[in-house]
Amino acid sequence: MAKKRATMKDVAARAGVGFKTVSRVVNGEPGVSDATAEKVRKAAKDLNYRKDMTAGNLRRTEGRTDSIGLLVSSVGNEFDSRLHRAVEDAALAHGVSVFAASTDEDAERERLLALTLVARRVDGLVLMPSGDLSFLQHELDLGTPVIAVDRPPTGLSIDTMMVDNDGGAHASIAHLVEHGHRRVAVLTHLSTLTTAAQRIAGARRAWAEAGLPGSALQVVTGLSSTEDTLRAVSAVLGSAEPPTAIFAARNAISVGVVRALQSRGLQREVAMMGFDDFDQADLLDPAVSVVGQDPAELGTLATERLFARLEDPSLVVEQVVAGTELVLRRSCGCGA
Amino acid sequence: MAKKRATMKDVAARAGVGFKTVSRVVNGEPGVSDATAEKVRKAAKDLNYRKDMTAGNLRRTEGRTDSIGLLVSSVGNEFDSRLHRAVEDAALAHGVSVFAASTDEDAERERLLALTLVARRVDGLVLMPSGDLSFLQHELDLGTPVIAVDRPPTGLSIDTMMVDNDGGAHASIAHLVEHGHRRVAVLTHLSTLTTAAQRIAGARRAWAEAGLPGSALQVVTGLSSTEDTLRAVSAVLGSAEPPTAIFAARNAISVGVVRALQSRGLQREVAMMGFDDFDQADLLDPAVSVVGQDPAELGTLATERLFARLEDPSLVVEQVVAGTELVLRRSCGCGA
DNA sequence: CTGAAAGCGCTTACAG
DNA sequence: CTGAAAGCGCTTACAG
Repeated sequence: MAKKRATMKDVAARAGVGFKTVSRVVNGEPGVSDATAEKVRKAAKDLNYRKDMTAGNLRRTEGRTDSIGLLVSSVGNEFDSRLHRAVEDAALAHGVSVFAASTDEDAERERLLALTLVARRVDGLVLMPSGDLSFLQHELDLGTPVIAVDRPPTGLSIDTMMVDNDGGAHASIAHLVEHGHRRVAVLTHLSTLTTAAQRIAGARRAWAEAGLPGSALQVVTGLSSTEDTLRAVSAVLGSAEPPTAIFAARNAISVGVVRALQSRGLQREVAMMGFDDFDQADLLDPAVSVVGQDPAELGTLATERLFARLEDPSLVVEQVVAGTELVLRRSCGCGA
Repeated sequence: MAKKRATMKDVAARAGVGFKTVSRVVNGEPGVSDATAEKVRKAAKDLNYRKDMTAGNLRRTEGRTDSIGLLVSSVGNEFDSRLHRAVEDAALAHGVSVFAASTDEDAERERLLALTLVARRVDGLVLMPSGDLSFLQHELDLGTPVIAVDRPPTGLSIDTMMVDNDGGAHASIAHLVEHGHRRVAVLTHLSTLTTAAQRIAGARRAWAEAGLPGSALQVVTGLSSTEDTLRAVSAVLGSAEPPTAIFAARNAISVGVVRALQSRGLQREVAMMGFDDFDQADLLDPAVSVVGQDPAELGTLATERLFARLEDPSLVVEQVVAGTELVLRRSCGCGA
């Protein structure tokens, strides 16, 4: 049962060659006669030899492990898991495997996970920052690329791939204003997260540009659960001057708003738009209009940047802002 | 820039101790005086020392890497990503990291990915089987646990955690029959996948038990894209004796059916039920009834089984069949 | 074309 | 309480 795994030495002994020759055959290096190579391959097969990548990396000059780490809010999230898939594809194209883990937006957990990944000597890190990242400065100096996705990093000057949060929110609010809405509620998550702050800023900018009074744009922040969202919808709808449209700054909030509106039978009375598309948004009644962003694009860009930086560490730090797209369906009252 | 990473030797030199002492302090082993330990910790901090887990594993007797591999259809799928999150949580509780990858239901890709994981010496594997797994027999013999989730394995006798596909489909069809449906269409994915086969079997069993003629239960298999589903719905609805209810054997098919029905304005005329719940199913109009299963439960069970087997390799192979739950909403015509 | 030696950064097994 | 030696399974750098 608990036999030992065959090593190159075992294969060499069985094939009657030196074990360096086995190394050559296993790695497809030149300089081995066909006959010898064949003997080695047979021996390897007989013994079910499986090369130990981790042992090889140790001595190798650049010390690559051909693995990278990915840290997102939660690998179970719709947005994050799509981004994950894109990262996997980009990594696989380089023969690299990915360790994925969830920070739950918790800075301390993020730190622990990142440090574990470093202890595993991943070749690089792609992360959706939750807390201060200065503890990674040393790894950066040592040449381990760290790339931020979806949110700007704090405490570290690194490549960042994010979406135009300000622009997307701006376009969305401008669209609502254009269609006659003069009282709008903006429902967001924790405003300490940059995505929320930028979306609020974009919304306010569009509002101001339209020359509308700031007081008519109600901004509610800090919504983290569905219950929070339901309560917030109750509150804004129950206010003296209720909004005629709601802008949900995030996926989960959009879904909460739909639920709240449906339970009041107001889904056709109150307009809504959300930031980030979500599953079945187009099948709802009315279909929900959103600011579309592409998590896969962010994942691909980030991972490719990671490999580019591995090739050339002197690359200048860049920030890529991917565009958003207004996906107009029915919920904003203007038809698709 | 490309300085070298500090090793235990470097730390030892700076602290003026032997490097075995550094090893003791770093690993929290006893037998080091407080004063010495403090010196070592300071030196480690000064040098930004990060232990190399991969090097340690090499010499370690049991040779654990504290990593496991997870292979699912796609880490970007709703079902798979939820399962992934549960696996991560269970693994993290053991201080273990997870390599996740997507097979795309492709046997050859699955084989390559699994072998890479073995080359990385993961402590175990959790996978949603797509092809024959006999190539892993040797690893199994060597004591690397392999656990199947969601689908029974082929070519390997291993622990399997799956859902009661037959029972769930049976309950669903029985429910439709009970509510008066006498012509039903069953729309499924590739019937070579056991989940499809089992769901078809359960549906047929319920149908037969109700004493209904087999010809009134139309079974369409092999649907793999949304287009396939739309076409299939067209076909069954256009047949001489169209069904009054549709049973969608899988997530993606349910969504396709909803789309097809909505585009015809038939969502209230034709009843439907799906296997596996999906996001926003309860917010659709009408809300979609489903056979609910819990991917997180499967992930948790599988991962815990993996660790149990690591502790005790002599455990007898078991198959766990998790129950399903009928989530009755509006689409089956019977109200919630 | 082939192989013996040294070394990667640790842990194990011993010796003081 | 502390450290020197050997070894994990490979790759590197040489020598034949």
